Amino acid sequence: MSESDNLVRATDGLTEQHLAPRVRPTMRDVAALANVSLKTVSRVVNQEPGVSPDLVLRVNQAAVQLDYRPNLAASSLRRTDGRTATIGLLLEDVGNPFSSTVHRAIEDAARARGIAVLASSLDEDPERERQLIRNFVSRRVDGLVIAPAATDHSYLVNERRAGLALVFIDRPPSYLDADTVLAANRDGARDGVRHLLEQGHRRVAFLGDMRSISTARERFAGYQDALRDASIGVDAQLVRQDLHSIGAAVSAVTELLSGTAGDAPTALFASQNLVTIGALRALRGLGLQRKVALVGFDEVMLGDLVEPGLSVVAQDPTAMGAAASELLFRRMDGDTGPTQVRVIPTRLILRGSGEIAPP
Amino acid sequence: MSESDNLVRATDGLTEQHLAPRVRPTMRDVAALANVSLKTVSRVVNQEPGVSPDLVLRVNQAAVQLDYRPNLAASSLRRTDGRTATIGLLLEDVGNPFSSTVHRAIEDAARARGIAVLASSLDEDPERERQLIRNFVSRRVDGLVIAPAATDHSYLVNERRAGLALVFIDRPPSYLDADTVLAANRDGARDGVRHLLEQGHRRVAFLGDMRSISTARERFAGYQDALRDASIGVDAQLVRQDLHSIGAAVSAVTELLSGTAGDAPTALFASQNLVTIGALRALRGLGLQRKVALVGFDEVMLGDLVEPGLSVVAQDPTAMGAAASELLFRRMDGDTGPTQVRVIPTRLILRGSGEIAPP
DNA sequence: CTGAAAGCGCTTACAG
DNA sequence: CTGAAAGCGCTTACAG
Repeated sequence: MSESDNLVRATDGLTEQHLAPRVRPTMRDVAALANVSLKTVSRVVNQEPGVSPDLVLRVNQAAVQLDYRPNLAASSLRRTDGRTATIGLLLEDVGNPFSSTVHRAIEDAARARGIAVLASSLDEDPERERQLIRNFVSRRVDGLVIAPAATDHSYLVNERRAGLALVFIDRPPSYLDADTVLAANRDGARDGVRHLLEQGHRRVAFLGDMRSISTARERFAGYQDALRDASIGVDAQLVRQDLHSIGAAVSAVTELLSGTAGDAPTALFASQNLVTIGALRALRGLGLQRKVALVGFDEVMLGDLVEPGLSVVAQDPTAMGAAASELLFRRMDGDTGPTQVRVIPTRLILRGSGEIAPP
Repeated sequence: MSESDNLVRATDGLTEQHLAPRVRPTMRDVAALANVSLKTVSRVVNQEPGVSPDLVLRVNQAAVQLDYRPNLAASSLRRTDGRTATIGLLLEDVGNPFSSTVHRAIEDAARARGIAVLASSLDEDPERERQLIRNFVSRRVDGLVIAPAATDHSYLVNERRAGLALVFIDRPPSYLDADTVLAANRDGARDGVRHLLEQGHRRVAFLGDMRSISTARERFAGYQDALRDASIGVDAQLVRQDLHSIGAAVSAVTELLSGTAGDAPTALFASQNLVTIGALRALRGLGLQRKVALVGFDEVMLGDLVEPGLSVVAQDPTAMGAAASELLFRRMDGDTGPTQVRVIPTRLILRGSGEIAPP
């Protein structure tokens, strides 16, 4: 079957263009056809007990015959609890590997409960966070999982008082007490940098994301911890922050390694995915991938297949998503206990690039 | 700030635990506070023209004071068009790179129109497709973008007659005439295989996904096209299909290359992401990554950084998502013209692995 | 320019 | 076990 066959095929199946548009049948229509009251249809559709078997049968047959689809919005509007069986998910970018893995984990937990997931990307824009949450609240989602871009979440107090369940993921909330799931950013970064120091490195560069991002600050703190533990001072020349793209990382690394021999770092700690890839590219460009050590924070696909293999501090986005859903559903089930913070450990994976010794 | 600081901080902000739960204010409440009718509030909230400026002000002040959030479900229930400003997205797996890139492209187009996106993963399960669509229909989504798992979509005829906009992506619908966006699977695969043949290879293995998947069948057809164009017969020993995981691909490639010297392929065409990664791992394991040529279908992150670089037939998931949203919104805007099939070209990217000559 | 009444498709709270 | 009436939070279709 070629592409042009697809074209033919697409106009080949059942065509209903000539058929009149159909109005969706309501419970009234089903009731009329089954010759029962509206309330009886409601009972059958919601599988409430205590309807005689013959009426159940008649209603179900009528529903199938009319191809009836209950209107969830009408149902939740009238319902006392007002639940919509929908949650909202605010991620940095639904298209990036970390966010989309978190998304998938939450989806799996949600599906098990018949809950649908609205997902959106924030792109580090605090204003977008507020707008999207407003929109989700207008849709009356039962809960929200937020990887926040904003730095003040007090605007959510009223929403929670109105019954909205809230869980923060990847980054903590500010000026709001809410359940939170975090990676062990500081400890993980410290482990990664310590590992480089253990190889004998003294000049380890830190390549960081925007300092407005809490995880970037945490990871920098971990870098400082490791240096302090080894009684090494932080050399400002070796710290490059606010790198938010592959290109920015390539430039920073190229510049760092083009310095005077004695000033250049012998090892790099890349605090984020794209920065790690940029560092790899730069090392490759300079032909230094076997000379300069590199440890990255966060897993990168194919990291085991580059040469040398990429050593990383791996996060566990699946576990983070699972923990977030668990906390969220607990709140949605009515738990009013104290706020929980769950820290998901990272794992140092040694594959070669982090085990390069200093010259 | 360390993890334990986060812990402290999370219980440090405003706590509203002691405050009474709040009932959400309605338009009635806003009307009462502003001392106007319900209908006037509705006009102001929906920015209908012809309300005197002082009433607009009073209503807006009351809305802010009460922290009013319009209920979109109630609004769309009463509205004549019944629109929910929501679309549903059914992907193979929201967590995989291809799906999540498509997702992001659709989200961007949707956000520009104030439309929210419900996303779900099908995992190749036709039953899940039907259940999720039923659920989305109960939520009265305005449209659906479907990367289908099922092989019969006639069940959607009634939904479309009821006004649901439908677009298929990545794979065509069956027994249904609907707008569709596809990659140039067959042509792309033919180009990739032809490229290997041009390097002088005669024994090119095909590593395929499950034959139940239309893209896998298309890509196999492209493989056959290229061989036919070069007057080379298909050797069944070199065709390994139904590979759906990295592990399955590793096994298949290992087996293929462990055969008698004359029987083994000198080049591999991997028809899908995970299969490509499996092939890479197997070649690496056998130490053959510089001996056996490899072209993969679909882009792989870091493909430029392995050695040799990975040559691929790249799809354009962003363009596919953009095309799908365009077609979908056109239908949602009332277009009843003939069905369109858009084929998004692939691009052959040469980075080394596909340019290895036969021994 | 403003508002009172009816109704969207359901569930609730009753009554029988 | 079954059903008639009221009402969820809005917009529609009028009337003034």
